[in-house]
Amino acid sequence: MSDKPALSGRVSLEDVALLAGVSTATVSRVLNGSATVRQSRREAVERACEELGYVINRAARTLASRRSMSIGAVVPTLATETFSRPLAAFQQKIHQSGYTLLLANSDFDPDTELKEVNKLVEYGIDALMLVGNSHHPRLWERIEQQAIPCIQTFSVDERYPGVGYDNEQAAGVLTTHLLALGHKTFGVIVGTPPSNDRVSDRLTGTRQALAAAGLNLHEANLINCAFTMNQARQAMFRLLDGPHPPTAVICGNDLLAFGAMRAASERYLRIPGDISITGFNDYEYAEHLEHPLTTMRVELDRIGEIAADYLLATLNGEPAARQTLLQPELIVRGSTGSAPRAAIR
Amino acid sequence: MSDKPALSGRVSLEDVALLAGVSTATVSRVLNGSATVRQSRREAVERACEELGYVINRAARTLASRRSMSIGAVVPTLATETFSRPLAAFQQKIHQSGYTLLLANSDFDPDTELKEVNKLVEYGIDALMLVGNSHHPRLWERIEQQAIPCIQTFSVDERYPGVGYDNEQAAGVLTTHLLALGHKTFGVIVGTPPSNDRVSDRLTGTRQALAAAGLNLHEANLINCAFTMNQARQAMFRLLDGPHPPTAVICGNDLLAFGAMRAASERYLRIPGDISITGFNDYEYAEHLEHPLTTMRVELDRIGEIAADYLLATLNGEPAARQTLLQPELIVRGSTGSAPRAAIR
DNA sequence: GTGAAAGCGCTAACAA
DNA sequence: TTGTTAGCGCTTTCAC
Repeated sequence: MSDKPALSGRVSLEDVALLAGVSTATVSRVLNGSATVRQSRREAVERACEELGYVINRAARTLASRRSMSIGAVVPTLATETFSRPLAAFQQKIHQSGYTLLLANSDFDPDTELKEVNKLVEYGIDALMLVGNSHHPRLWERIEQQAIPCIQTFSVDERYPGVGYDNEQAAGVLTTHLLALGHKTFGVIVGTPPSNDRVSDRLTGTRQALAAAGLNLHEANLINCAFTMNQARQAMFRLLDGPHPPTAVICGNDLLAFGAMRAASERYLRIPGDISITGFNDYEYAEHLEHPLTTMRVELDRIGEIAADYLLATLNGEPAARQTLLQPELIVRGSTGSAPRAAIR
Repeated sequence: MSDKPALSGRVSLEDVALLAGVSTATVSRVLNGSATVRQSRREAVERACEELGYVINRAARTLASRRSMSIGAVVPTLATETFSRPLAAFQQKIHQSGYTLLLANSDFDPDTELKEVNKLVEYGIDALMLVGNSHHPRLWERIEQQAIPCIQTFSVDERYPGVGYDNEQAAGVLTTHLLALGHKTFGVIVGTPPSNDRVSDRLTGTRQALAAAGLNLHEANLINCAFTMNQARQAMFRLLDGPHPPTAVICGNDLLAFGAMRAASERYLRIPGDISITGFNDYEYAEHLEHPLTTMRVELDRIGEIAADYLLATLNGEPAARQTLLQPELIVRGSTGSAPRAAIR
């Protein structure tokens, strides 16, 4: 009662074994739930753990067992629902299976992402979740070299396991909706950096739909900005003050759309009378805005859940769908309407 | 080139040492940046690491060094800016110092929180960030037993290190503002569970301010609901349909206030003519709502930064302020105004 | 069902 | 400066 434990607060499995009068192997068996331990000994071990306030040392366990029981995730940022929501769902799922989440941010930067993945690998993660399908060239190389189950989210990509939706098609649906309303001059506000695959895919989708209607997106009408309302507001002003003021503005997400709407209102433009605006994601507030937002509903939580399910199944050697394509749903609300007769302003 | 490494993708420090023609100790020194290695050898080691695609095994390092270079954080949920924003700031800070974040959710439940903290301790975290000051009775016991530097956030508490603000006072400021506008009947919508310290402190603050004005909060006018707009909307309806319809409603955060506003609008109540509504946090959208929201601005990012700074300093044996009290700022906007002459409805 | 003992891959004295 | 060596605390054969 007064030797090792008292010294450092570091009670080891050996201390438990001593107190319980069994070998360390037996303690380990109890801890891991092996059925092959006699009831009486099991109880003795449990009592000893309790009495000593024993906390297992996972580093030692990981080293010995070569499994860390942790799963890594690298997201661009936590500061937006877009990623924090699926992550929350992901976390909850893996948790139920006894795994811990190791989280890292890439800040939308492939180099940072690679660095973070490397660090996660150092920590011995058993599986990994990534966002998007455009990474540093050496990212997948490393993952495959280490044979770590991994899944991409948001964008899918035939080469690797993934869960997401077709950004190109989703943007097409939105654009077509606007086209059907008679709009001819479009503006697009996307989040920075425009290099990320989701943004570029959506742009492609919009451009294709436009081209199919014999239209095109003016160079000056594509603006990228940081993911904040105020930035979007500024972007909208640039659009309105530019050479081709649009009657329809497609925004990268609902937050950006919200900012764009504010700018339109400040210019006394009626929504949707003078200008139509669309968002993406269908955040909770989208339907509650002054001008309820037309947007694409994406099942953010499902993305996290499916990613977790895939990884967990793979870890257990069970089969799982390599690719899951979610279908975003067009939600038409009051922020879009027929194009005005004459060009605005 | 074809023995161990090829077998498993698991290159060890020993493999590197072999290839570089040095001892494992030297490799370790290079990896840890000890200055005591001759340039030529250092380079040889670096080349070998590169060539073999060596990834350090942190479990082994942690076991041997007794430091995991990771910091834990337990937040109620990631699904709201209130916690994801400070967490993002926290993460970034500790990262710059080479630490990794181990994240866990408590779902506002003390038991879950304790379980998560235990798990983090198992992972050997070097420090810990907590939210709030009301925890499971055995939580701090464990932390102190393991001698892990720890800081509480949001609420402060003289017993332990902390960074936050005085919730009681903040609620008092808001209530006083409303009182000054002539309001006499108040409603309060708080997030679930009402047992958490931030909620109860604020309630106390409101009640005290009310009492000082000779008023009190009707039992039926205190409603708690989940942190969603729709729940807040329902809560608002209950308030309006209750025995004491309020002319001023204090909401737990901006999201709840947004939902409450919607409900008021649906009942054709003018804001602030018929009813005043306040939020908390000053989320980015607060000023952009149809009725710009009167709220308390809280420096969410600062909370995370200060928490990280404290922990990092402590880890380095440097002095750091145990307690930091941030001062939320009352932001008066259009959602609050003079109380109507007659009671509404 | 249980224990002895050999590592897991690294760090940190301690020598040299 | 560098190498040798003894662990860190656990899991996991392999005997019994």
